[in-house]
Amino acid sequence: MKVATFNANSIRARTEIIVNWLAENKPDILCLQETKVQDKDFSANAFAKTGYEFVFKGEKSYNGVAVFSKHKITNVEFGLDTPPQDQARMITARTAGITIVNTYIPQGFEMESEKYQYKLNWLKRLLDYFNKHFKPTEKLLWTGDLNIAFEAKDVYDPAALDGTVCFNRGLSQTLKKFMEWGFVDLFRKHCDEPGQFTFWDYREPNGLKRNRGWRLDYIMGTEPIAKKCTNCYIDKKPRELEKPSDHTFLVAEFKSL
DNA sequence: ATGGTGGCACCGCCA
Repeated sequence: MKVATFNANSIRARTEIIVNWLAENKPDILCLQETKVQDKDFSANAFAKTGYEFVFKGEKSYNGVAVFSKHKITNVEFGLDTPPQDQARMITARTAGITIVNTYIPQGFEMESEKYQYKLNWLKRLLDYFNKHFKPTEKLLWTGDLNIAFEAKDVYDPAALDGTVCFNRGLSQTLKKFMEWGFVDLFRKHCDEPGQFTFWDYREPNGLKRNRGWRLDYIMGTEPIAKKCTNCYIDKKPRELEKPSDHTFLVAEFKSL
């Protein structure tokens, strides 16, 4: 069993990358964020040929999420339910015997902005959502672009970047509450190294070459899932393609889920 | 270097 997550930064611009990646890597589940299209413009025809089932929810220009699975997808819901909002940022679904919650968390813009307050509130409501609908004893995966670097080793220059919207003490404490609830950061379960990133800002000159990155993408699993996780790794290949992305694929492997 | 990159939409917004 293999699960992957990828911030596509436009599904139309990266349909080919994703189709090829599915064919080469054959994950059971692939979660996407930032598809950036209305549902009528989703590359459904190209993806239908992959043999994967998929569900998606988007809007014009911004956000947009999708879940692909080799297995039947049921119990699909979009967005936060308290109140119903941001359908294009979150998909909850059952597939392959587990529940998956795929999120694209708001980025936050600037610390003093309304948008950052919205991000914090969104995370608070997401934790409420987990509390209301699930138990940490269930097989539950939380994946996606969380727009959070959890600790110093998750950013290229912790001193310089401390206090920014994706890396600051309060935000880390917020993510810690999800871990206290019962989520295990599957990448960190398998790799302790600093400098392991999933995102390199386009605006940073030679960001990938200089490894000026951030670890913003996660696969989080409850204990019953985490104990079956055999590996979790970052696939940097999409950055080396003709049309690279600013994010890359994060992959988790499991035995007998 | 008062910039730089990238995607989408439209002539600016978001990352």
